[in-house]
Amino acid sequence: MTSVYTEKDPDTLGISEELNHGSCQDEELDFSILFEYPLCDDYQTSEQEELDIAHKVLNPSGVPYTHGEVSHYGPKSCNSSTYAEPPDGISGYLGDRYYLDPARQAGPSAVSPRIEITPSHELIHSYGRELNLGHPMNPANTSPRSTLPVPGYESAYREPSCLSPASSNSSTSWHSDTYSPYSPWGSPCVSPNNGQADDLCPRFQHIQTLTSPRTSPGTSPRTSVTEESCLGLNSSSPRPNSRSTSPVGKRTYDEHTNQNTPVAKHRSRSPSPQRFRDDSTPNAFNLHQYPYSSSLADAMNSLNTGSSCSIPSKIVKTNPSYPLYTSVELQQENYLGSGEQDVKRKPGSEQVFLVPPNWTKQLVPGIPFYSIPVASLPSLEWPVPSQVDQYHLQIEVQPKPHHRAHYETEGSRGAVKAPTGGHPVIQLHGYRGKEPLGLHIFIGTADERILKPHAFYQVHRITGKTVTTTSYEKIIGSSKVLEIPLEPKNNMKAIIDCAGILKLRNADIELRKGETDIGRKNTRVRMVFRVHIPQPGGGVVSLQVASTPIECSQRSAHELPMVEKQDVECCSVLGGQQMILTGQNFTSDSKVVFTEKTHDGQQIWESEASVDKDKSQANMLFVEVPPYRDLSMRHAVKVNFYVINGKRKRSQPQHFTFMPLPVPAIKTEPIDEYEPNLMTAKMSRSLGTLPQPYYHPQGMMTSDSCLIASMASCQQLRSGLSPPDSRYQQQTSAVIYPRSKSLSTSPLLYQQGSLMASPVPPMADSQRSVLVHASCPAQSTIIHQQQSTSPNHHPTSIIQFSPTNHQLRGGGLQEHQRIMYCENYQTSPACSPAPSASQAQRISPSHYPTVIQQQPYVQKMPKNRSSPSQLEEQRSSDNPKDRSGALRVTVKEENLDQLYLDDVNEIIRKDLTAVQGRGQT
DNA sequence: GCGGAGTACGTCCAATGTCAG
DNA sequence: TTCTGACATTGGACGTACTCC
Repeated sequence: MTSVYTEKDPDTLGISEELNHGSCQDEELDFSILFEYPLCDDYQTSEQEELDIAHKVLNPSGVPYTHGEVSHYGPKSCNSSTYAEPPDGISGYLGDRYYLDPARQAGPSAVSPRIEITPSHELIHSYGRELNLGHPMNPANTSPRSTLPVPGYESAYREPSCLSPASSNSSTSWHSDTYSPYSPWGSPCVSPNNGQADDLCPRFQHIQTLTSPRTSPGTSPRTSVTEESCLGLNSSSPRPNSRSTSPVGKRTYDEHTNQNTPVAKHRSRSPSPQRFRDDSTPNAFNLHQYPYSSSLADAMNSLNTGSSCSIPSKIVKTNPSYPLYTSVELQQENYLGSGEQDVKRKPGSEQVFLVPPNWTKQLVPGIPFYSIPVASLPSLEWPVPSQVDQYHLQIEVQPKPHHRAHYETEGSRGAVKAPTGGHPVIQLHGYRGKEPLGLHIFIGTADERILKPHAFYQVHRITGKTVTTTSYEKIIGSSKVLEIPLEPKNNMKAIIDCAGILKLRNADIELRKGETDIGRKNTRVRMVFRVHIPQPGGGVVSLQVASTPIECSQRSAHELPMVEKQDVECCSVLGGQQMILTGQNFTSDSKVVFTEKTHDGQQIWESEASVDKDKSQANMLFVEVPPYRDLSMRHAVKVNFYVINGKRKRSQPQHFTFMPLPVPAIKTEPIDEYEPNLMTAKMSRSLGTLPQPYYHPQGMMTSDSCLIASMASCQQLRSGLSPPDSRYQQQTSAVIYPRSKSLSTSPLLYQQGSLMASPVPPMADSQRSVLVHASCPAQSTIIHQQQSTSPNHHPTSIIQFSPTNHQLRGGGLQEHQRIMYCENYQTSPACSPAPSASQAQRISPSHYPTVIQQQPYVQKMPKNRSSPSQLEEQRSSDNPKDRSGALRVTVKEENLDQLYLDDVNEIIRKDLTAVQGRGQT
């Protein structure tokens, strides 16, 4: 396996950075080439020692991590969810290298549609001069990519298999509608069943008849070799030269119709390969059903062997100034051992590294910048703050609110742009290091729930001359992530001109098992940026910032009104306050309607605001907030409003909070045993700080934690220091990865720094968050732990949260790990009057929609705050057997998204199973 | 429950600009 | 230097599926 980058430089050799796990049908190929990873144990330099150690800590296996999922192929990693035994066909693990056993019976073919370009010896050595495109081992086969059957690695790729290969229109992806869930790229291109056309993915059945594939499908001819270039997938187009096509082999309408003759009247939409999370997806190809197909391989090779399917000269054309390093040279340069680097090996297994010229001075051995191993990265669903200590990740230039995403069947629609015509700009402040870092970009949701990777959109890498930013694709979890360097020489600023957005077909995604989101009208996304900063002490600080929402549909850019900003987010119940809405597509007929809905979705109030049409413009509305329906209400009420231009032309609902009139005296009322949890959590949610359903799978929620959280939220509200768009910022506990030499065996503490997002120092100081690594990141959860130094400090905070709890499902948690929660303390703009903490305690749970509690059946929450020791006692006495019979879920006010219900149920089921299992043993 | 109208989705078409040969 | 072909990008439109009334 080689891990190869695709260098954006159009003159560089095409490099797809993604993992290619075995990719050659040519049995003569030296498979060991493809799966080797060089060691880089001695790459530290004196000035980098600390940071290198940090990386080693995070990568204790010693296998140099690479982009994509390469780390999954290393020795047993700490991440059990991603760890994979060497795939069948990879006969052993030697040191840090897997190698393939050529003698082993090849399994299903084309588990990887990504067939890596392995330049020949001659090619490599003539780099920059003359290029010999012949295959090093089989001169007759000039295809640089072939397909290596590597069965049985599903465990490694179930999760990361889900990205749309198609999304890499530019250079790196393939595409299939029906593809193996075991293939990270979907495997459309090689039939698992003897290569018969009817065994091919419908979208690719045509490829067998093709003889003259295009040379550079859907990609810049200068950037890289794409799979289709050798397999001719794009030749299917009836207009083969008319326009760019997806590298995945676009279906044409005719093709589609023909291949669905029985239902020709309708377009049958085959499933997208993206983001499969479950191999049981009905659309998934089960490669296990199919023997290795030599015939198809032959067919593929026959395609490849055509002159047109040689390595396109464009692709191998290189920049003459591009340096070429042999292994010896790299060793001398201290670059050897780069697991991240584009490692090319000649048949003689001599390593050759292709190092972009602009990296040579910045290159940290093994990686072009500080790129944390995927296995060590926090889940994309985890909330991460934008600011920690002196570090602050900031969007200097926001993306345009509209960007028409492209489908797999389309060509790219370019990179997301800024309103001014440029591109979004991200900057990391406070970084004093000398080494470049990797900035991750992915497409996240833009709804009211917690930020997470969007199910229906993926980031799409843009390449070409116009792109100035080097980018690399990576897979984290099941989402595609672009990684671009943040370089000190650029003041840690990056222009995001390489990120487009790919739309996945709704039907395909909705068919996924476990997918509860619907795609229809779910067209808003956010660009999410993350950076992981290694610390001298061995930890890593992770920062994240999300852009303002981006509407990705076609029509909405011209028709739907869109609110981008509101200068006021709350006022008193009396209303009357002027609110300025900034956005697009406002008309003279635009109206602003405030609504309130019950937790079950019933609208109980609607009031049209007064719009000052004289002042209003196409991008600005001056609105007078109407009074709330109940002037006597005594707690903050969250309502929505939207701008409507006409029938069905309304904006996304925006939030607004009506605050109660000041109350002279606050009476403390008794609360029931668990109400504090409800109360505080709900209060927080009501204040916009806890947008997610609130549940606690481990049954250890305490009133204190919730109270503290709510108080923090209140103080945040009061502070009024948050930016207007703060609700789109994930301001959460910091995550720091401390040094540990035993990541794989012992818990790794992620200790939070100061809660920088919180503008309230005392609370921020007292709020400490600890992310505990059990044995692997996938099993990690985040703890918010109270470490108050105050004499009246609260006991250990135990609030648990997980958007989908994937991280919590990794098995039974240890007792000391059970108490985990990390909520994104979303800041809110200034509001007045804000409820005090005492007011907050009076908030009635009945006003807030969703709370799920899982708690010990017999162990009720104490009325009085427990000391940490008491809590510990409770925990220690809470033996598994007891818990097995005690686990209970209380669903309050059912308004849960089914996703969360499913998650909770799943957690409980697994918990019970685990507990029962322990009980039996 | 049914049907028509409107809307959303997914795909295709065409124009334009850039770049390499 | 100019021409040509290939491709990326972009806006628009069409056919079908879906939703709403």
